[in-house]
Amino acid sequence: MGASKTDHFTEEQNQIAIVAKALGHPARIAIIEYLLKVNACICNDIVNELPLAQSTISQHLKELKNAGLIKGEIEGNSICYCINETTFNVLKEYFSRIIFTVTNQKCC
Amino acid sequence: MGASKTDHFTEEQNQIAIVAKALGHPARIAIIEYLLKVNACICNDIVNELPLAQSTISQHLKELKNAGLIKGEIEGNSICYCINETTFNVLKEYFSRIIFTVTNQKCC
DNA sequence: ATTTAATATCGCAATATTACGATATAGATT
DNA sequence: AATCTATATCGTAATATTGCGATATTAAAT
Repeated sequence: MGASKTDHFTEEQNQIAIVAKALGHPARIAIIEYLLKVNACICNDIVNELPLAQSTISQHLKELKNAGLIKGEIEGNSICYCINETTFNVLKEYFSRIIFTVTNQKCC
Repeated sequence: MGASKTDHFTEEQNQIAIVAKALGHPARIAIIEYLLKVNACICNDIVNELPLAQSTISQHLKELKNAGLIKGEIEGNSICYCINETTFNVLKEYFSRIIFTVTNQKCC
C-alpha cells in the first residue's frame, strides 16, 4: 500500500488534503515563512537559509507549487517564487467554517 | 531517508507541520467532517461511513489524536471522539497571519 | 564561445505511510 | 460465565516521501 483511496472522497476533501499535505513538512513551512519574510524571492537564497541540499529544496518548492501554495515566475536567470494568497485563503475559510460549526455544538 | 530533519526548524514550524500533515489525507478530512456533522461521535459509525477497514480508521483516528486535532474520551463500551477546537484555532490564526502579511506586500 | 550562476531532474538508499486481515482487549449484554 | 460490540494493536505488503549527489539545463556574464 502507501497510496490513499482518493476515489471515495469528495473533490473538496481531496483538495484540502493535498494542500495540507504539502504544508506537512517543516522545511516547506520554513520556505513559506522565508518567502513571507523576504517579500522578493529567489530559490538560491533559501539554500543558504535552510540546512538542506539545493536539490532537496527544489523538490520542496515543486511540491508547494503543485499544491498551489506558491507561484513561480521565471525572471531571467533565477525564479521568483511567491505565496499564492488564494490557496491560503481557501484553507483559512475552511478552518473558519470548522471552528464556527464546532463552537455552535454542545457535544464534548 | 524518509525522515524529516526536524532538528533544524523552529518549534512552531514543526508543530504546524505536524498538524498539517495529520490533515494531509482525505480520509482524515472526511473523519473531521463526519465528527462535525454528527456532533456526538462514535468511531464505529465512521466505519460504516467510510470505505476503509475498521483497523485503518482506528489508525487515522490515532494520528488525528496525536496531532491534537481530536480528543477521545472512553464512554463505557465505545469512545467519544470530538474535534479539538484549540488546535484548529491555532491553524486558523497561523494562516490568518500569513494572509495578513502577504496582503501587505507588494511583490508578485 | 566559455564560463558562471541558478535551478531542475535523475537515480538511489533509507525510512514513512497506507491499508488490510488477524488478533487482542475490555466493557456490555445475555 | 459466555458472548457480543467497539476499539486498538500487530504484522505485513505495497507504495510514497525525504534527502542526497551527480548531472542536466538555461540564461547571464566574461
